Amino acid sequence: MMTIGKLGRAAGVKVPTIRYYEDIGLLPEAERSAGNQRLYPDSMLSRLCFIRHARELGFPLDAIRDLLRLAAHPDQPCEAADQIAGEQLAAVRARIGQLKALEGELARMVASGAHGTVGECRVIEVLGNHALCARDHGAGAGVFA
Amino acid sequence: MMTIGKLGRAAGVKVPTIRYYEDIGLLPEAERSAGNQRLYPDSMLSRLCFIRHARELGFPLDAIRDLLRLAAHPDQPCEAADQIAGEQLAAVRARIGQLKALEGELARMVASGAHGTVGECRVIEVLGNHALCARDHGAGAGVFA
DNA sequence: CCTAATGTCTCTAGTGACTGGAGGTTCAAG
DNA sequence: CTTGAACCTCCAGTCACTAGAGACATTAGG
Repeated sequence: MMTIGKLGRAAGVKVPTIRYYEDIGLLPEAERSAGNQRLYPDSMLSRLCFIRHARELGFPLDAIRDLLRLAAHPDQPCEAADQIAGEQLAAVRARIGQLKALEGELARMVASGAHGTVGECRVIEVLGNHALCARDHGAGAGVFA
Repeated sequence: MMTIGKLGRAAGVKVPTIRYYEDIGLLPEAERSAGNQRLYPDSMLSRLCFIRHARELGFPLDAIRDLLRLAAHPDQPCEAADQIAGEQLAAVRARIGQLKALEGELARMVASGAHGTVGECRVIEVLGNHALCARDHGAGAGVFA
């Protein structure tokens, strides 16, 4: 049996975060010592590590909740786990795509190098450029020729 | 002068978001009609578009606040704007790097394909793998050989 | 056995950037 | 004049924590 601090250090998770996980039901309510301090069995370390890894991979807590439920039933088919991971992979790939587009735009902004004044500043200019304000007010607003 | 709904549609920003921007001081307090409804001059559209573009590029609102202040003084040197954009670019690149690592790990998890049961499921297995729980409890916990 | 330092407890509130709803008022069209 | 959309304020919720206040518990050293 270990205290919350030891558990946190072992798993690489901060103490308030563990209490938060208990609050939201991701970890079961811990046993308590005579002095009302939480005490965890070693098995909690695995569970918490599982959660940490999943968080590092960007899984939202709701998905982790599902994964934990699945992990508790090793005899059942694992399609659901595959699906969750697949969705996460798709989300990550989509985000990478978006960020690469942004990177390109930012790089162009910055690349123009040192200009004198804000008036000539490409950063400000690009951000203020109405032509980029594309999506919806091209139709009637008269901004587009 | 336009109402908040028109402004929102023109800029591609939802109405409550505009009110939120006013709350936090990113937009000035709007004039009001006789019936207490917000009225905006056309210049507000540029400002809001500026904000939207910057948000799409991932700038945090605080950075946008700074950029707006800068944009208001076209005669001053624009080093500050360049620096903000440079920081944002660095942040985006760092995030892309992280996400690519995650993508690799997720892809490997998912790639193993259809297994029968959760017991053999690579997704669950990888997440529960103590060896990945590397950072801090390799020292004394005995998990590492 | 006492003390000091550290660890833990609960509770509340804050973060960022919105989003949504309730319950009420105002406006424009027919 | 009535209907329905758009607007108003205020409050609460989202996600995943993080920080702080003020009090109790535990542990190591003297």
